[in-house]
Amino acid sequence: MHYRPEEIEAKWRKHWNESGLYRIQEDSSKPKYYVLDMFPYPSGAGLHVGHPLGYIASDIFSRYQRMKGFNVLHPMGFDAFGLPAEEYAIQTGIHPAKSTEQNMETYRRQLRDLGFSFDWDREVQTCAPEYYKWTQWIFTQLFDHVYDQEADKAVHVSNLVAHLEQHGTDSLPYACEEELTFTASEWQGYSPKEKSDVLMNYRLAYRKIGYVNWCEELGTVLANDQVKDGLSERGGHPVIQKPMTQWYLRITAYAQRLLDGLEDLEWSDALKTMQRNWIGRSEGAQVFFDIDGSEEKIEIFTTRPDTIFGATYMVLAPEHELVQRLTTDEQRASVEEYVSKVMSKSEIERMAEREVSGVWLGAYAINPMTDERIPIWIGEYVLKDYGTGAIMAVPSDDDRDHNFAEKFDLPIIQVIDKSAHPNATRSDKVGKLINSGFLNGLEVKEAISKACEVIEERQRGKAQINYRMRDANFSRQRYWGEPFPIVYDTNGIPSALSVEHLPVELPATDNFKPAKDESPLARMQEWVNELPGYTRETDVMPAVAGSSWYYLRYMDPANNDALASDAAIKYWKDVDLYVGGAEHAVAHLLYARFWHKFLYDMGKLPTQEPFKKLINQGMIQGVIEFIHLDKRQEEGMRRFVSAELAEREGAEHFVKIPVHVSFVSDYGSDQSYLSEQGIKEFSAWRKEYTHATFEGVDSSAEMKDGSLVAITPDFKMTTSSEVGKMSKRLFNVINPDDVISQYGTDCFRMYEMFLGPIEQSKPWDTNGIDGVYKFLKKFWRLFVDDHGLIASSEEASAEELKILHTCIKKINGDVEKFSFNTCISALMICTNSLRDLTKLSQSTKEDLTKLIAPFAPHLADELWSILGHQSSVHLESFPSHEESYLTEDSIEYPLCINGKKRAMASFPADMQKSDLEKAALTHDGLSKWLEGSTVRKVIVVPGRMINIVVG
RNA sequence: GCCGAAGUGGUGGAAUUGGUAGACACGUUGGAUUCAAAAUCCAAUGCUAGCAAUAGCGUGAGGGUUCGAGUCCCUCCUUCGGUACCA
Repeated sequence: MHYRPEEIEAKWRKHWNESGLYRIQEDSSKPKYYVLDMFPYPSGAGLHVGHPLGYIASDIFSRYQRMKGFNVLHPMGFDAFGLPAEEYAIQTGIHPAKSTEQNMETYRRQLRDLGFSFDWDREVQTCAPEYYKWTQWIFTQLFDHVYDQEADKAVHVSNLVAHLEQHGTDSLPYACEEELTFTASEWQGYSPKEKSDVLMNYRLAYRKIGYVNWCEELGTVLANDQVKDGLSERGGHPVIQKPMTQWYLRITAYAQRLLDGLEDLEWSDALKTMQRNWIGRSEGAQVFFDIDGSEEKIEIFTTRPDTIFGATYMVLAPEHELVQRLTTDEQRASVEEYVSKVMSKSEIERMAEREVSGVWLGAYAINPMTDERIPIWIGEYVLKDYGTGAIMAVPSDDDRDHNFAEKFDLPIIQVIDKSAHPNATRSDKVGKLINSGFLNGLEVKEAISKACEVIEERQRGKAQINYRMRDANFSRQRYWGEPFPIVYDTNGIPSALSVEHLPVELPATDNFKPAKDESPLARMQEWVNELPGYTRETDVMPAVAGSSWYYLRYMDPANNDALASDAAIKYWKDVDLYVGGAEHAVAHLLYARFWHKFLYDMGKLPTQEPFKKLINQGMIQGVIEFIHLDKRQEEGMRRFVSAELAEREGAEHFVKIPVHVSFVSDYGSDQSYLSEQGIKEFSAWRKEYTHATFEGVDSSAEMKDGSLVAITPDFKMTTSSEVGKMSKRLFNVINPDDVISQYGTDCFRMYEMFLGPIEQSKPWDTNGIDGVYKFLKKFWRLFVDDHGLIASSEEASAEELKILHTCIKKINGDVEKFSFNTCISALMICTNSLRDLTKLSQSTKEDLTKLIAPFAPHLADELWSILGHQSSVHLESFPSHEESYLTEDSIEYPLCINGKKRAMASFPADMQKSDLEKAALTHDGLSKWLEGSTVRKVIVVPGRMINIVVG
């Protein structure tokens, strides 16, 4: 009998499926354990080889925990709303619901083929109305709640209204966008619309103006991802930053709790640090600066109020609302030119810009401490959404301010004497204050609190805690997402729909193109005006909405009366182990924590944190191939050139367009290129480039209306290759199906684990998969030969037990550490050693089968049945090792001279330190190293090594 | 730019967390088996010098701490992830 994965794997999957082996119920007799995978976006390219890395790891752990006696919840579903399906619909006219359903079907099949122990009865899809009913419901609750900063929790908006009725804004404890001041009687006099606008300022889900990537040509908002070098990735049209009213979620109200909650989580320090830095708590001062000749004030936040005497100019973000009003006529032309230049850049480009740039508005502010007139500038290094969008610039103690002042010749006043700290850099918070009036002589720390005191005393501001994190833009002017459960009355007053009106289903359409200046839904007038007297919100929610709470839905996926029943939530509580990519480190993981805390505040959940333990799997990377499009030639004939030509003419003139790796010859190498066939495939694929020339170093081709009109012989246009994400958007997806059909699922699973630690990223490569396949065959042959099951010995030998239990010990330890690659090495070593023995006992064979069961589940169940069992090996308990089988009589010691190994010697395991020292000094192999030198010291680490220091 | 991570043979990686660097595999070379091939098995394999015993060098680069550094500290380089509308 040979090892035939294609036969046994299909058989066992069918069997598991029919017997419902992985179906799970709440069971109070067993401890619960919830293993969650980050669910996939069902892309059209199918599951790629990177997805399973985490899924295999979590499946191994789930199976292991089950065998350790836990009731394990291990579900899977789909993050099914998103941009790619919509883009695909725009290009092909195929409805996103249809393509998404097809893609999910493919994913389901592929996931089943991987032999995962998912309970498929619990599958969720974020695009299903039964699911997004509850996404919408959570949104209505966010809309109806405000954040009470004194109670430190979310409370119903009626509390705010009651407060305003009685006290106006006096000592109002609710988190808000803008500090408002009015009395109770003023509030009572407001119109319903005015009241609504005021409440909007406090709601956890609220509307305000935000900046979006606007592409006039395409008439739509683009994702950052779809913008390259200020041009749209599709078509290469200009993109600007445009203000638009958007829904936001007030995650900033939860900033401190999100920070504090990290303490007790079993997440990597790196991940916690990333979240802490993203939240970015800083203590400092809010300060108002007067403007010379104007009633307006500039509000700034600074962490260094001590340096205020050194503030010699101010910088506003170019999109700051005061810019228009403060600009003088002489400066207007250059200011406008600068603003429009900056608005064509993305935030990342602005932050990454090394060259210092800015323009003076012509206006002056007054330094509140020195009463000096200081010029007001705008500069791209100040971002609108960070802090207040304005800074006081202190060139003496801030690097970027310093560079700016040097470039524009602005005054620099030294305000801190750092002579006592010779190694301190410009921004270090050390030294004694100078040139700073009442602060002179104070240390920085004292000066900060003194400055805050005086600022407050003079009513120029106050001490303040600031967070770098911003509220989340929750609007998308798109089709394929959750509609908002919001309607507007004839006065434009928004209200949330109650749960009996949910879900608000996404209306059917066959036109997914953006409506000029509006969301695609705005075109569907019948739907918009469905409720008499009201119009519907036409934005949709972002993909992050559905993924912020899906882990709760798995607990009770079919519930139509609540997001999940109280009983299910009480039993499963939270996720014990969450496995997913590091690319979600801040966005998804912060939003989900935020929603979880909000639902906790509402009394819906018993825990404050959703994910107790988290492992980041590394990414299996792909090779991305780019071709170079000339930016200078935007109209008519597009011009593509080879990598060398782009380099020669200057890379800044070219946009790198990712191409499908299957079009590229010698893909992944330094010499990858598009051949004649390649450019034909390319232009058939990207219709917007059917009019184009393709230039290689000494060959060229021309395409008109998609057909080749001219080409030189041996055409070759080189592409540039990069290692990066495997993603449909980059057209470099490698699918696991082929690997599985060749080697089988068990082999694929083990190979992905064998590649290295799961948290490490590496490019996909099948070198070495043969080794794993050979191992499985060898393992199989420990049990079965040409005549069937090999006869077993009566009793296990001592050597057999030692080999087996060494492996059991290693695997138990390594699985707990999620070190699966070394588990597989241990199984290989164990198999190689056992092969040298003539006969194995039945109990050894059974233990081996259980050991490999989490890794190669099909193989294990086949061997288990060959060993004579009726039920599944996956219902057995995992073996634990017996220490007494492992004892050694002697230990091999390395003998070192000055830390270098010079000889080996075997000594009894129980030999004392002093005896080891003596034995080492008289060891034959060391005599030539000890001759003629004095022994200074001997270091003996029992069980480890012996080191002799000579001099 | 900022935040986080990773750099070890020809390749993927291992190293009890400061104690024998290169486990386990892939690849390569040689051999066995075979009419032949596949499959399987055995042996060698970090680099340099040497017939060999052996010696020197060696964990991205440079410096430091230590009896001893892949592991700890400092500076730098490269690659990857995130950077708020990919998911």
